[in-house]
Amino acid sequence: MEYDLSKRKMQILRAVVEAYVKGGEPVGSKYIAQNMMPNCSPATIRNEMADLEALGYLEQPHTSAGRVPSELGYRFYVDCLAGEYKKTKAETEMMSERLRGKQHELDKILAEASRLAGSMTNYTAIAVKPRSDMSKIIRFEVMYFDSRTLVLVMLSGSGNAKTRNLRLGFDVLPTDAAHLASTLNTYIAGRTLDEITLPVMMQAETEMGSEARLLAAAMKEIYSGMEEQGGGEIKVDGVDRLLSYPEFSDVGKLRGLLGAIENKDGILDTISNIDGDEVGVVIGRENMSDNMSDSTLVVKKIKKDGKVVGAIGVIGPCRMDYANVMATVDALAESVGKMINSELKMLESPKKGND
Amino acid sequence: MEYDLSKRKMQILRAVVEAYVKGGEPVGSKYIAQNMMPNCSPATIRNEMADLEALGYLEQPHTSAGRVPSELGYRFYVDCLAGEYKKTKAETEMMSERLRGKQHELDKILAEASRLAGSMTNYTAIAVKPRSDMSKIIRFEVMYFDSRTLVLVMLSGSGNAKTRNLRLGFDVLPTDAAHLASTLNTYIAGRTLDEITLPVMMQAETEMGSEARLLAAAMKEIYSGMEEQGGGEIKVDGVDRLLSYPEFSDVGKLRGLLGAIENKDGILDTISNIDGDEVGVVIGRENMSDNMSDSTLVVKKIKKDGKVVGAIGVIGPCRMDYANVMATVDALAESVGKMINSELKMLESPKKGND
DNA sequence: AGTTAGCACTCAAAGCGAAAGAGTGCTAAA
DNA sequence: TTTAGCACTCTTTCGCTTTGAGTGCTAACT
Repeated sequence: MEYDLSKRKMQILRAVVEAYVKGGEPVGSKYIAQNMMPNCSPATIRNEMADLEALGYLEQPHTSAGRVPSELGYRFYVDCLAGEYKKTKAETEMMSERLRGKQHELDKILAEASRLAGSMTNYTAIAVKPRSDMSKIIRFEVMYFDSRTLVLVMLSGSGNAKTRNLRLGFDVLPTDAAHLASTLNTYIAGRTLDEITLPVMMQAETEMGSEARLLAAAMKEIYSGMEEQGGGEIKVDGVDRLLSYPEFSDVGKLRGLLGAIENKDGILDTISNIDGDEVGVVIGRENMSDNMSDSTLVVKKIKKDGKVVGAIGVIGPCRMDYANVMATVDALAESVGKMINSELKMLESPKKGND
Repeated sequence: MEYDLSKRKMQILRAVVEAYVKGGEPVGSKYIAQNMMPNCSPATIRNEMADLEALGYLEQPHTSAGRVPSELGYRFYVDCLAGEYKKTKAETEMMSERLRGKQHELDKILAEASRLAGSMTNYTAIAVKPRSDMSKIIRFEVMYFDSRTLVLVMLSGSGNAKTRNLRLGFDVLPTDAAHLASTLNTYIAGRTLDEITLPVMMQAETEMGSEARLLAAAMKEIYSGMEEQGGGEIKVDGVDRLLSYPEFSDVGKLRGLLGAIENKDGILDTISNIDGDEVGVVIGRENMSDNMSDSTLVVKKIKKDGKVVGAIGVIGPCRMDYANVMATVDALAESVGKMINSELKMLESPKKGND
C-alpha cells in the first residue's frame, strides 16, 4: 500500500491524470508546467515524468506524444489521491428526493438509483439484484382463476414471492384450490428440494385423493421455480452513452464490452469479490473478463440488515472522472441503503392510523 | 399494391437487392449482367436501372457508383419478391426442440425464442411482452410472512398475478391477513380505479374496524400496482451484433439506435400498428422513431386464444437478408405459438395422473 | 545536486496532387 | 429494342511533403 513517491511526483501524477481525464489527449510537460505547477519548468517536469514512466505509472503512446496514465497510474490515483471528494449536501438531497418518489420495491429503487448514476456521470449504469433464494418455500397460496386455471403463489424464506399460472387440462373447482394449497403447505412448505422425498410425495398424493393430477401439475411448476436461479440479474441503463467516449470508437473493443455487459461476463463475480463496504473500483485488466480490459467498473454494494441485497455501479472507459464517479456512486448507494433500512423506523413512528 | 413493373425490371430489382445485401457494396450493371442475367448486356441493364432509379426503387450514392436499393426498393422486394422462402423442416424441428427445453413460462419461451432469432440471423433480437393489464384486479390474496410483513397478491382479469410486500410498522396476526383479504375481495376486487370511490373506501374501512391502518397500507400498494404499466417490456439480445454491420460504424446513428432500443422509442407502438397475422417488416423511415430510420424491424406477434400475448423480432440495418430473416422470425413465432396453444391439448390427453 | 535553457530528433496528423478504377450516360449502329 | 463504344465523373488510394507537438539529452546555471 505504500507507494513511496516523492511529494512532487505524486503531484505530477495527479496533474497528468486529471488533465488527461479532462482533455482526453496525452498531456505534455509544458501544459503541466504552465497550468498546474507554475513553479517548475517544463524540463523538470519532463525528468519527473520520465521517472514516473520508468516506475510504470505513466505511458507514452509514441515518442513525440505526451504522457498518459497507465492502469497502475489510475490505481494509485484512486487509492491515494481521489479520496477526498464528496458530494455536496444539496446533491445528496436531490438524490434522496428522486429516490423517494419510487414505491418501496427494492427493484424499483435500485433501477432508479442506477438510472440516476448513469445520467449524473454520463456513463453506462448497472443495477444488480442478487440471486433471490427460492430454495426453500415457506408458504403456498393457490388462487382460483377460472375452471381450468389456477394461480400458484410461492413465498420464500427471504420474503420473495413468485407466481406461476397453472393451466390445466381438466376442470377444477374453487374448493380444489384451497385443498391444493393446504396440501402443499402441509407437505411441501418448509422443505428444500432434497427433502421432498418420494414418501413425502406419496403422502401428499394420498391427501389429494382424486385430485392427485392437480398436485402433479403444481409440483412441476414448483420444481422449476425452486431450481431456477431467480435474480442475479443486471439491469443496464444507457449503453448508448459509451459511444460518447473516443476510446470506444474502436468497434472491436466496443463490441467486446457490449457483449460482456450483456452476458454479465464475470461482472457478478467481480462484484462479489469486492470486499469492504466502500465503493469498489475495478480498473482495466483488473476485471475478470478480457472484454472489459479497457473499461473501469465502479460499484458499491447495498446492504440491508448487514446482508447484501444489491449493488449499483457504472461502467466506463479507464479514462474516467474517478473522483466524481466514486462520490456519485457512493452517495447513491448510501442513499438507497438509508432508505431501505429506515423504512421500518419511518413506519414505526405513529404517523398514520390513530389507534 | 400493384406496383406495375415489367418482368425484367422486377428481375433486375431483385438482383440488385440480393447482390447488395450479400456484398454490401453498390452493385453495377456489369456485375448483374455477368452473374445474374447472362442474357442481357450491361447497357441494357443500365437503361433499366436508370428507369428504376427514376421510379424511386434504386438510388445512387454518387455518379460513378453502382446502384443501391432505396427503402421503396426494399419494400417492393419484401412485398413481392421475398415471399416464397421457407425454413426447412429440419430447421423448424430444431427450433421447436430448443424451445421445448424451457419451462412453459411464456416469458422464458419468448426470451429463448428471441435469443434464437438473434443467433440464427446474426442481428439484434427483441422479445416483447405486452402490457399486462392490472387496471382491474379480480381477486386478492394476503399471505402472512411475519408479524410485521404481509405479502399481497393481486390477480388481474387477464390472469397476471403481481405480488407486493407490505412492511408494516405494527404487529399483525395471521387472522388479520385473512381479514384483509376478504375485505379487499369484497370491496375492491372487480373495480377499476375510478370505481373505488370514497363511499366504497369508507365501507371497507368500517369493515376492517380497528385494523383500518392495515387497509391503508394495502391500498397504497394497490394503487401503485394498478397505475403502473406492468409489462410492455422489451428484452433485447445481442446488441453487440449490430456492430458487425458497416452501416452502424457511424457513431451517431448507432448511438441513436441504441438509445431508441433502450427507450423502446416507438417500438411498442410500431409493433401494435402492425396488422394481420403475418410477419411484419418495418423498413427505415417507416419506423416511428427517427433514430430507427436507418434500421429495419422484423417482427411477428404471438397469439394465444386469438389474443396477442407477445412478439419476437429482430432489428438490423435496412440492408438485411429479408428472405431469411422473415422466414426465421416467422418460423420461430409459429413455433412459440404452437407450443403455448398446444399446452392445453397436451394436458388434456390422459397422459399423467390416472383418475 | 537539483534545475533550467537550448537544440536536435522523432513521429503522428494533416494536406496535396496524381493516378487508378469503377460505373455511368449518351450516341450511334445493329 | 438492344448493344457496343467512348468520354466523363467521382471516389478511393497512394505517396509525398509539411507541420507541429513533445521528447531526451547535454551543457550551463544556482
